[in-house]
Amino acid sequence: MEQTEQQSETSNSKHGEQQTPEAKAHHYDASKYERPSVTVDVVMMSLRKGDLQVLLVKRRSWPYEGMWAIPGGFVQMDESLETAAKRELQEETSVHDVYLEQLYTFGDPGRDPRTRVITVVYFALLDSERLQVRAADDAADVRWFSMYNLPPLAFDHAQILEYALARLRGKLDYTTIAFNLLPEQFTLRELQRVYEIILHRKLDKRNFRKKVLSTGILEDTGAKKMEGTHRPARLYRFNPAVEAKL
Amino acid sequence: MEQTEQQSETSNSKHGEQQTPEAKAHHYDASKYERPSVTVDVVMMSLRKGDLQVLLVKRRSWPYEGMWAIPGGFVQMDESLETAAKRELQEETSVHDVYLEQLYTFGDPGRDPRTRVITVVYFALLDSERLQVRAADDAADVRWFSMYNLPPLAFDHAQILEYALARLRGKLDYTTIAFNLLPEQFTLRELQRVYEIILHRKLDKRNFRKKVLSTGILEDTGAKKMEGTHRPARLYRFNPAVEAKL
DNA sequence: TTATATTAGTGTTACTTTTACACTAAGCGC
DNA sequence: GCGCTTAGTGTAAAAGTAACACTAATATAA
Repeated sequence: MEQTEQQSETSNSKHGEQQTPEAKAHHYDASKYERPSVTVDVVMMSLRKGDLQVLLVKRRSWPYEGMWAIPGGFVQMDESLETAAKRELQEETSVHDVYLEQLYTFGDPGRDPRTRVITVVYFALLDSERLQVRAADDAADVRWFSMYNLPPLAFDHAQILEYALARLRGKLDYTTIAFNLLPEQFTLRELQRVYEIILHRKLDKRNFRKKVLSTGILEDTGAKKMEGTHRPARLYRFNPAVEAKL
Repeated sequence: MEQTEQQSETSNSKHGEQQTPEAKAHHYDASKYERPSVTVDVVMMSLRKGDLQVLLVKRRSWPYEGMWAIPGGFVQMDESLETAAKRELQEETSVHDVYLEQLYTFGDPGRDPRTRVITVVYFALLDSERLQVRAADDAADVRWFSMYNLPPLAFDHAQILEYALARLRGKLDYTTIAFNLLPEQFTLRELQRVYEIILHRKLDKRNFRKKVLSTGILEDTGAKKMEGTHRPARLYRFNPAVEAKL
């Protein structure tokens, strides 16, 4: 693959030079190689109704017509991958300033029967409170699904969601990623529920509180949350200054 | 960005349909959007001379002429990203069956002044013993460098290597990734050195041995390694069947 | 106003894991 | 057989994790 090698940004150009973008582009087009399409998909996850849910869109055309898929779109020439992901996010949910992380890049030939598509997948965590704004929740073609009860998915999207969940779980206990699923103020019980829902198992209340509080990452707001007919709970807020620890 | 959205493999196609690859391709070409170039770069790391080193190639043309860069090349239309990475690997080192993992995808516009390039970066770990075959070690345009003493690097490659090292370190203690840097048989001291070199700090000999052996992941070969004028060391081999633990 | 229902909030003990630390064993060369 | 060098081993203190049950504060209904 001499041709491709010399064109590489990282090539040591043993066999030729392209001194300008034009020269490069020309050489490239003259070769037999087409360029793959590059898309960015965004796995948007949120906690809704005590469940970890993901936003999916329904496909209306071939291939996989009628099946559900992770929302995404082409990367434009002048935007970064992350910017493209944010754009997708806004198109679907009209939120901004959310947690966004690059997950993985999927690019097997044949994963899309139409053409070669390389998809850079991001995942976003949305706090359920701010999310309420968006009305499209129950639209026929955009819906939230439980990560634990997914419909049949288009392309390799089942694999992608599986991977997203694994990444989220893996990061739970050595990062502060979980806070992104909660509103600014929350009770310890609510935080514990986030962990329980994502890890899919019960945690010990006392041990959980002890551990979280010992990191110093939570700040008591002084306020209390009163709901239902029982003792009110302290409201805490995440203290980013202490991020380093947990 | 309605156009891109409907073209997306994941689109819900609110505003139009493309029923075939051809229709899609046509629509796409008719749009104002070009496709970015997609390359795969491979960070090849190995332990050489008691140091963690990386293979770099010297650029002979604009941009970054004369600077060192991570080897890479274009992805071909019919090969997977991983296949492209393996191809790069073989071109530079003529080894195969090495540890290879996708690291991250870099795609900021402007990272390559020639054109929009999206680079999927892999990293490979090479066992120094098998590596000796390759002669090109001291060639003027392909060389090994210490990860702790890098030359000025082209593009955003300094950032990429920093990220690769962070990933390698992060995975050291909950995976068996380190074994990929050693030959099939090795002594506990050699394994400990791998950890020390990558973590860049001394480890306690007794605690290290205790921990590694307690996982059951090592198999005593019965053989011993005799070198120098001192007691010979037991040779172990990695037992993949027990992989699950460490 | 008192009883009841419901979730918030709190400590101690056993167990496991991690850390710190120093001497004997086996080979080689002289 | 002495000296040099690296291999190989155990124990105790400390830290972290896991298991477990009762009192506190509110709302509602009797």
